[in-house]
Amino acid sequence: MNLSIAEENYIKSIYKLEEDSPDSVTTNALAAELDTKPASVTDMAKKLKEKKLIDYEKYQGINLTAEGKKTALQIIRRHRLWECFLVNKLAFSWEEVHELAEELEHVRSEKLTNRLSEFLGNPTTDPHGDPIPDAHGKMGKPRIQTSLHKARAKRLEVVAVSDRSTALLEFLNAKGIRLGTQLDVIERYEFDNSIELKIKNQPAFTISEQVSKSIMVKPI
Amino acid sequence: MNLSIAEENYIKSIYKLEEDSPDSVTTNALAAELDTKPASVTDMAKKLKEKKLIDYEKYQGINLTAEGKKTALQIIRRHRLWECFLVNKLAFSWEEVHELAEELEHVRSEKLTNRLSEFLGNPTTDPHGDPIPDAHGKMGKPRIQTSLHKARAKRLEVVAVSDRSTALLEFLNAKGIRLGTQLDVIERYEFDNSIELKIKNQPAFTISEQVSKSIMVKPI
DNA sequence: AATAAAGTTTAGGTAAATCTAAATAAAACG
DNA sequence: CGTTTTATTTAGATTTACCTAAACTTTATT
Repeated sequence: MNLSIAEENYIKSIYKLEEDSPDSVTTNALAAELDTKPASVTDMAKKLKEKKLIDYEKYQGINLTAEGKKTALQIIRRHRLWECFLVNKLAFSWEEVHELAEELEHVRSEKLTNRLSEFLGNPTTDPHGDPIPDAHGKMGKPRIQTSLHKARAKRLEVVAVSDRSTALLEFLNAKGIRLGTQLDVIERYEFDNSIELKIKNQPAFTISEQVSKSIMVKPI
Repeated sequence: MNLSIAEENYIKSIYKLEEDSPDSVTTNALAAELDTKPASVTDMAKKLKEKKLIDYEKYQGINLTAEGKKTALQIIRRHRLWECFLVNKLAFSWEEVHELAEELEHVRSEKLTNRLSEFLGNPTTDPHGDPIPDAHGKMGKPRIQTSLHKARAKRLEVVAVSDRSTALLEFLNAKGIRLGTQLDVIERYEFDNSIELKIKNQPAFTISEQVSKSIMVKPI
């Protein structure tokens, strides 16, 4: 199937929202995710339904079909492989690669994708810790992980960051938070859900609820 | 300046046509090059003139401005670097990379381009032998070798054969065409782009367009 | 259950890049 | 030099992906 870049971006976003909660994806949520207007989402939903990539009935939300999921996984595979390339081969830091991969992922060539994967040593996770689907669309389950916002353990290890906005990633970098960083939770403030953290050999600092929701951790 | 992919492709094609002959580029020639209609070219010419990337007066043809040339060289740089990457790192053969590079070239990031160049060892020519502009838009002399299909000189020397199919190589062998062979072009037939050739002390013979595209030559 | 609020869709419109057909200008020719 | 041919431009449509404003559904709240 020949998809436009816009269509691919919709598929990818629907996949992402379905992953977070397996209910139907709402028009509003998708509009927010894609930074567009609900009316535009409705337009595109009709088109993607026509192409049998989503199930959609008006007012009933959106879900990917099997075909749609397959498509999404191909896009995600390309995206994450390019992120690996940029970080491992071109020495980009993990917070700058998302936007570039966002463009590179739309070059649709299976041969290119598979050769790139091979060149990188068929990696199974990207620089943010997310699993990379293989050539058949098989993807390792995301690790047992919660957001720092929900975690209750005192000592944690950072395993992924779910938000790819450059601003956030730069902030985390400045604080010394990256994959594998070990964090100690000093205090949780009820009134605004902010969290005071400490990294070994560094002064403690506080992060907002919003940031804590984007940091995925596992207990150690 | 922020250009659409369509605009970039126009700029690149104008550059190419100007390179071949330094006169103004005609609407028709550009339409043929871009596989589009003359009317579309006229529309785009107005837009690119507005952006000061070309000089254009109606019925007078098109030429790149200094700014337009700079833009073209950036695009060509990206294209040729990606071709190097595909051939040298991903083991593509040189005849399959053009279309992929055509897509990759539109990812506009100076940082990516320069890092890619560095990663490849700052190559100065691409896998076809064409020079790669440096980060400042400086480019070495255009290569002397082309396919026999494109060459315009009458007397040529064979420098490479790009197709490895046994059938073709047997055919060339039978005709006495090998590396270093000197060819005289007797006639070019417009209707099917076939070419009549002569090798010293042998009877003349004709080759198809397809074959002529696989024979790389340089003028002597 | 009635009404308010929130969410979604429709209707109608815009901008980019294309097209066809018709009009006009430039070039080539007798 | 006028006429025909070729090249180019204009006019008007089309498609894709958006948008706003208004209408309509669904859900939440009294």
